[in-house]
Amino acid sequence: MTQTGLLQLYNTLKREKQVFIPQDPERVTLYACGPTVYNYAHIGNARPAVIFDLLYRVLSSIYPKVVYARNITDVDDKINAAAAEEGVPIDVISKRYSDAYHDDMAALGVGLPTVEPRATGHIPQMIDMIQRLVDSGHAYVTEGHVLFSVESFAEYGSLSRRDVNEMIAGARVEVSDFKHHPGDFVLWKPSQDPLPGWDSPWGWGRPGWHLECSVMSETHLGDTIDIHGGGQDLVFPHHENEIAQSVCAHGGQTFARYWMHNGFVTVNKRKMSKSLGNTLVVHELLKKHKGEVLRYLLLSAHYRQPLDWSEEALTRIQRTVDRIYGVLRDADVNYGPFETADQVPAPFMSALLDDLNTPDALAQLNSIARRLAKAGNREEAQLAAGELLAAGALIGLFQHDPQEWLAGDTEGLDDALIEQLIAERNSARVEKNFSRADEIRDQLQAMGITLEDVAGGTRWRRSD
RNA sequence: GGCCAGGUGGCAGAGUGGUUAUGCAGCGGCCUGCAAAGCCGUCUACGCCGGUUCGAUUCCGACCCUGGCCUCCA
Repeated sequence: MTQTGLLQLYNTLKREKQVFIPQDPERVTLYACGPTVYNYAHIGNARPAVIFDLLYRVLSSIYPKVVYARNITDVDDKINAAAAEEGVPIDVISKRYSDAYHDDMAALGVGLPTVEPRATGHIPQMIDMIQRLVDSGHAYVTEGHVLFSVESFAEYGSLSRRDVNEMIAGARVEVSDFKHHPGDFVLWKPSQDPLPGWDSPWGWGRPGWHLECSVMSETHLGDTIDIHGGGQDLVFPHHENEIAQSVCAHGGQTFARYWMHNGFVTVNKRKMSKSLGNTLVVHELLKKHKGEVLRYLLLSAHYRQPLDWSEEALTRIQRTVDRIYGVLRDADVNYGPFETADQVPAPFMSALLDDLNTPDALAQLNSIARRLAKAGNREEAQLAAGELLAAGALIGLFQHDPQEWLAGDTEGLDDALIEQLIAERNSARVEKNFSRADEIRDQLQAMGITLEDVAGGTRWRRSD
């Protein structure tokens, strides 16, 4: 409870920013739709993970207890397909990619949620919710399927602001004969032999995707939760369906009080998609770029805006992050070491409290860095550095050792040789043999090493 | 067709009814043997047309354009 300002969030339900008031300040609940683990996470999957990780951090700095649930969908037709293709059991696929997801997210500074439920661990609860929906007339059984009846829920479509009947007129929905209404969706479907399945009152089968989130949310967070988040494309039908299931299963109670949706990551202004072949996998990006740079880039645009990904953007952010670490390093050499401040600087916090305005927050952070660079004495430096580190700790940036960060990946470099060449060059400089000195500098540059002559001597770093 | 975002300076990207966003790049200067890094200074803005207003990039209306959702999708 360190903060006085009010948190404002844009609520998709109302299409406006609202002051966030938890139903119980002693236990704030947040649910974000996690990955379906059939492949490596792409950068578009990473965005909501980073955004809601940040929201969790901000909430946790305000409220004593925040329960954050981020599920893992480990039963899904895409997983089945991947398993069939490789000829391995389903859990080999889901284990491999959920492990990879954890590694990738950790590299992006995304911590584990409070609870990370898996769909396969909640089959009895799913069956129970379906039964309740059937019993209350919101779902019906037909040909081994259990379907949710959208006509049984008057508010259906309110989140996405759609009229089911008008939508269906578009005829893009695959209409199955056994559906009472074309908009009805599957809660339970039958499984045949190679596919995963469980016993149920409706036969051997598996759950529909939308149901999982309703059930896991109910199990771990309760009937009514504070905030539910996810990507914009989940608004319809996924979240709309979640609302229908949960509200109807809970006798009309509100499901989520605030709905938050992040914009897409685009590549060359186009949405990432398999068909366009422009999917950028985090696992691959991390081979060339540091996770912190990816995180900074993901936070550099407001979460509701589209974020265009490019090599140019990556280079730009890399320089920005390097510069700030450089400021920290220089200040450290001159006035350090520094203590992290107890309080997050007010302008920075205000920016985050304003619907997670991360571009503004990062602008504040940059301003603090400039103040640090200009600090003329230890007090000023400690003040600025303390704020910078505190702000960084909250947003998940600048917690590395500056020296180590700037040294970069020293793998494959011969430190001794570099030091020897630097010594040689400095001798040449003392002798005013500048052509020889420049020759050595060029030689190092060719090795990817950039030299900086500073007061204390010559230091080096990896070239950009 | 229905619904929803958005068009800001070279680029990225916030924000605001009248006063510096911030970063990257550029330009000039300081520093340096020269660079690099850093610091100081500095040029490019608010899609188009109307309206409201003393004053609009910022509010209202029309228009043009871009992107997304409506089907698995972060």
